[in-house]
Amino acid sequence: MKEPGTPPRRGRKSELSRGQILDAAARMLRRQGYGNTTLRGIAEVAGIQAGSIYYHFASKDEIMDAVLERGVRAVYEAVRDQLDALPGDAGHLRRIEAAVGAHLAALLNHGDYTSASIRTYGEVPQAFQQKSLALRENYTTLWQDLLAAAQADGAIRSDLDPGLLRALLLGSLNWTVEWYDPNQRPVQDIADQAIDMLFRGVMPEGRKYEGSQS
Amino acid sequence: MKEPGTPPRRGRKSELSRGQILDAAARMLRRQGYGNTTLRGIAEVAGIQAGSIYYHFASKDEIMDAVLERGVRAVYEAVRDQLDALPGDAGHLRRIEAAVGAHLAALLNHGDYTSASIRTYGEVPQAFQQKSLALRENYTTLWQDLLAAAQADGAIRSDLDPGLLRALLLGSLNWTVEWYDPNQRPVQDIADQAIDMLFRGVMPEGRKYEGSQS
DNA sequence: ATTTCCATCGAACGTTAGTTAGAAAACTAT
DNA sequence: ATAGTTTTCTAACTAACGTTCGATGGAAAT
Repeated sequence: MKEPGTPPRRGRKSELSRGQILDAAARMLRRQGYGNTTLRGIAEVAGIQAGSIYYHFASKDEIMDAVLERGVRAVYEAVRDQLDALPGDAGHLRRIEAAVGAHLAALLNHGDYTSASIRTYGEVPQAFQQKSLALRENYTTLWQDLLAAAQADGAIRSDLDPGLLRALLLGSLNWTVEWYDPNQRPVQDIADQAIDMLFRGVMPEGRKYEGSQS
Repeated sequence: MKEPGTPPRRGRKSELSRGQILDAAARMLRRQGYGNTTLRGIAEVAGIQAGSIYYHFASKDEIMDAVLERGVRAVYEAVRDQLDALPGDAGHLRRIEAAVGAHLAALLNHGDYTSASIRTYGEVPQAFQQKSLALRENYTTLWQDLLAAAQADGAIRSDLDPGLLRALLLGSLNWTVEWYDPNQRPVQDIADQAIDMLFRGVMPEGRKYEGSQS
């Protein structure tokens, strides 16, 4: 017997099984939510017995936690790396464009982890929402800084609330996990139109929106 | 004993309890998801015993189903009524504006039912996703027609995919249930800025977005 | 005051959940 | 081959789940 939590030091097979368990858990968590994801279900998908899971993880919550954290991390690091890879003289709009593209690509391509993380975060016990809370806040800050800097430089209208802008924009992107079908449309199409709408608005050139008369 | 499913014909108290059970279920469903919502939990919030629920409902799924349907219906009817109340000569942008406002208001004010419906729909057993499927499709069609008509009349740029536009816009609005805090900002503020961004884009007047150079 | 119906309670049933632990198997190294 | 280690299985436990049903209290009707 070995202490779960601490990964095995020499074994190979262990890493593999651990990965399969996580994959199965992410898949199940994405589709059925936290409460309907059972260890026996995970085990079946992973091709092992339920009891065997406890060789790799100490509890169900430890698995859920690992899936959630991996999901958030994937998105965060994808966006951060994409931004870091831009040339130093890249403009604000170019940077926002890159961030939107990276966020969306991570979400829709990186599979079950990100979707599970996004869809399930609000319904897991508060106790371990907090385990990935710091990472989530970092990510929020990244976007907040990105938008605030653009606004300070005049690339974004000064009458918009950047916090609200961020919430609406990320909501629009996050919601794609609910309807995106990889066979219907490439991810890049979605990113392109989202950016286009965000920057130019939906009205034709020359038309002017006068606001509500209600 | 009485047949559940068919509502009682004369009783008064029954209606009240039924409502309290639904309220408790909606509240619990919103916060904890489908699998973690238990009948004993619902009963406790409603102030009765778990077994008593079966006087009003035939099964847990019947409750969940009622909550979900009520949530979708509230949004659908709010938007439809708001549109019907507009003067016949109202322009396309005015109509879209009204729909956005009504959708958001129903979502954020109408409480636990709409939130539960939105957050939980993807994770309930497929068997009774289909019970509210028709209503959902009607609602999607309503928006699709609204946007397509605006585009046909030149109020929306012709190079945008209306289906994608709808998905991104509604995603942005739906996601508000994840972060909205009634103590922080009135709903109308959110609706106003969302519409403003949607129509005019985020760039200052006069600036022009040239697209990606990547 | 008695009857009748409505609404709830309280205790139980069978099932399934997460979890545990010792035996068994599979793999490594000698 | 053999011994030791790593990994999985099997079988069970307890708690909690949805659900059932006869008993019970309260309101309304006679």
